[in-house]
Amino acid sequence: MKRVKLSDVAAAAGVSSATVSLVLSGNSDGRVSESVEKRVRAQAKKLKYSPNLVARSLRTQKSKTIGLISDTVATTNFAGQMLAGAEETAWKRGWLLIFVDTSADSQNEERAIRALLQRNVEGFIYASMFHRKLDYPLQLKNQPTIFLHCSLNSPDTHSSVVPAEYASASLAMDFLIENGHREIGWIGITNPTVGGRERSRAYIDAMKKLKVKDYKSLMFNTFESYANDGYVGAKKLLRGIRRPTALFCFSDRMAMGAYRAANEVGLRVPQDISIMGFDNQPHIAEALWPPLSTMQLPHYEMGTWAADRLIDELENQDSGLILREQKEITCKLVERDSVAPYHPLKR
Amino acid sequence: MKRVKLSDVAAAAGVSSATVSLVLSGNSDGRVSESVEKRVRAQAKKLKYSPNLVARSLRTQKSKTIGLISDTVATTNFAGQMLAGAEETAWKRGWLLIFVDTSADSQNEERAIRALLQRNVEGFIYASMFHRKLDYPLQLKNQPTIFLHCSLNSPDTHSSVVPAEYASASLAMDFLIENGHREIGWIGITNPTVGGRERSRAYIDAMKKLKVKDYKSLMFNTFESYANDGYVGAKKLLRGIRRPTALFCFSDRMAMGAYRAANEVGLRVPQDISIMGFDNQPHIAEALWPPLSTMQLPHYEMGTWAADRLIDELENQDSGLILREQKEITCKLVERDSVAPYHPLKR
DNA sequence: TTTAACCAGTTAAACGATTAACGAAAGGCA
DNA sequence: TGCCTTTCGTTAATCGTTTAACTGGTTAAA
Repeated sequence: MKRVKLSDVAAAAGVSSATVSLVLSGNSDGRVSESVEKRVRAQAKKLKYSPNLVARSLRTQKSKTIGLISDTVATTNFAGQMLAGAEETAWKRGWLLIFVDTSADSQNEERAIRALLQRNVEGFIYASMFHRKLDYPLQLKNQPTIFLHCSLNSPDTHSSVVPAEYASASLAMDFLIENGHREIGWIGITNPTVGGRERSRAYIDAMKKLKVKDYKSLMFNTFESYANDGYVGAKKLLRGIRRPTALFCFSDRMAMGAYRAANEVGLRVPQDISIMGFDNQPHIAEALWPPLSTMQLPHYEMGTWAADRLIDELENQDSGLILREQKEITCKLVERDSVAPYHPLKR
Repeated sequence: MKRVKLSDVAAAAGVSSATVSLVLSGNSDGRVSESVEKRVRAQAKKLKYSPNLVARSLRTQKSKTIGLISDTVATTNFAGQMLAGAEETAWKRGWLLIFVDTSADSQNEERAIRALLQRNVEGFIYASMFHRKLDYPLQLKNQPTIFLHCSLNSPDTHSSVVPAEYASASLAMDFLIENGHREIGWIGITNPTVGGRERSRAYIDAMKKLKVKDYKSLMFNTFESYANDGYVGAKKLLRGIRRPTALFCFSDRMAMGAYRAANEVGLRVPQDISIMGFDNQPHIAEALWPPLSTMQLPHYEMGTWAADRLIDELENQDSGLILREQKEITCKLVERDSVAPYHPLKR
């Protein structure tokens, strides 16, 4: 059951293996007669020939393979969509994607990059579990690389793609405002991540623009963003003297906690209190009752963008023109049932 | 910036590249003098030589690479842990894992297997998103393969690993029973999956053993297992004339719905009604209030087992002894706060 | 004295493709 | 007829390793 190789096809067709190679790789210009070409193709098909990419790769110094190295995206739940997006588009474009998860260990990262390089990968996607800025990983020097869900502190040399945190959070605020809300509460995190910072900035800017006085008393921040943190925050806000008519939560998990707080305080979502989440975390956002209106993080799209851009770069390497871009993708609003128009009369 | 190769090291050390190969691959038995060996190693280190695995692979016909092909595990959330487990153990043992997601399309699957074979992968892990039985994929004929989260209809020729559904569900029932519950409700699915069938069988057997009369009136099944299905089921059961003291739910998502039903009916979890889940779905089980007691699906462990077993098989191929095994891994009970002892007096 | 074994490496043939350079036959043209 | 192109393929080198077979000198065994 040996694999059939070029020379087997050549023997079967009664030509040299060079000819077979020429035909099958489509470089037969006017170099091979039609009859021979037909014979070769027929035999290749009959023998079910499929090229040995290892040999081809050795000869051509190309591998049609890209490496994705990640701190811990594979393990983490919904960020896995980035992986899926990258893998699928690579696959669709005839490339293979190999990923290795470094568990956020820098020694591991070094090994991982070396292992991929040893396999002649042509470029890298460097993916981060959470949105952050980082310094250039030295191992990747001179390697075509796209940064996914993270960006470089000095970004001139490479492309990157991240969620448009500020713009997306602004969209969410717009949605609440269009629904008539003015007294909007914020439940967020102090943990200094790009997401935490930018989303809260969008909240603040919107409130300023609305000229809501002393909006700071409508804000609540904890360090982490678990359900319980959201519960604590919402409870405080909903019980306070100044009760907001809507809550904008940094994450769906916090929103989940806010639901519980509302329930305990005796407020119905969305009749008495509107709640807006962020992330569109699968199995949470749609499973809550009422289903949560939230912003869909563009994990999948970022993954496809990164793969597309990297492959573009690799396929046009010779042409010289490689454009760098710091791409931001805006989250889509997913409207469900947790936000209702605010009617002053009802209060 | 060309990669340094064997012959560069050889030139630097003043020997032939064969010698370098011998030394570096540890086959220098008594064939190379100590002084030369030292010189070679020193030069290799100095030049940062690392072997070109593509070339090696071509020559040795080995690739130290395994392929994982999956219907759609990468995309799906928590089953991604299987991938993580497989990838990590492969990596730890010096192997690389390449995965490709076929999106449950059989044509894609064929292409995927071919693509991996073209890259000389030495074996396969065939992973399924949900626990099921399947027929042998023809493409994988003669390929060392482990089936992950699925098993073959005729299993003699290959190893597989799945969760021990029946045993695990029995454990969950034992836990409820130890807590004094007898009137236990079941919320499950009719959808004929291995999990659905086996878990409900465990429930029934436990109820029979307890001699609970007419336990069928405590069972509720829907086709799907979303939160809302759990809600509908729990509502019916909790409102019925025969109200169970505990609910065993097929999935955490159904349990999530059961929480809502309990809340609406005015029952507190766990004081008035105990709820037991299944899956330990991340971000749900621990985020619910009270945190949900449930069974931890062994996704990660199954992934490691599959990779370990496959690599064992590949590394001992010549030795002839390959043992097939149909492995079942029991879920761990994750005790949180949704199950309380039943006190007859309180009722 | 012959033969065999050992030492410390080297040579050269693979592995399975790609591709630049070559060549034989046929056709075109003066 | 002689010379030049085309046409249609073939030869052979190459990618970077591994490894069986060899080498030429020394030493031990028969």
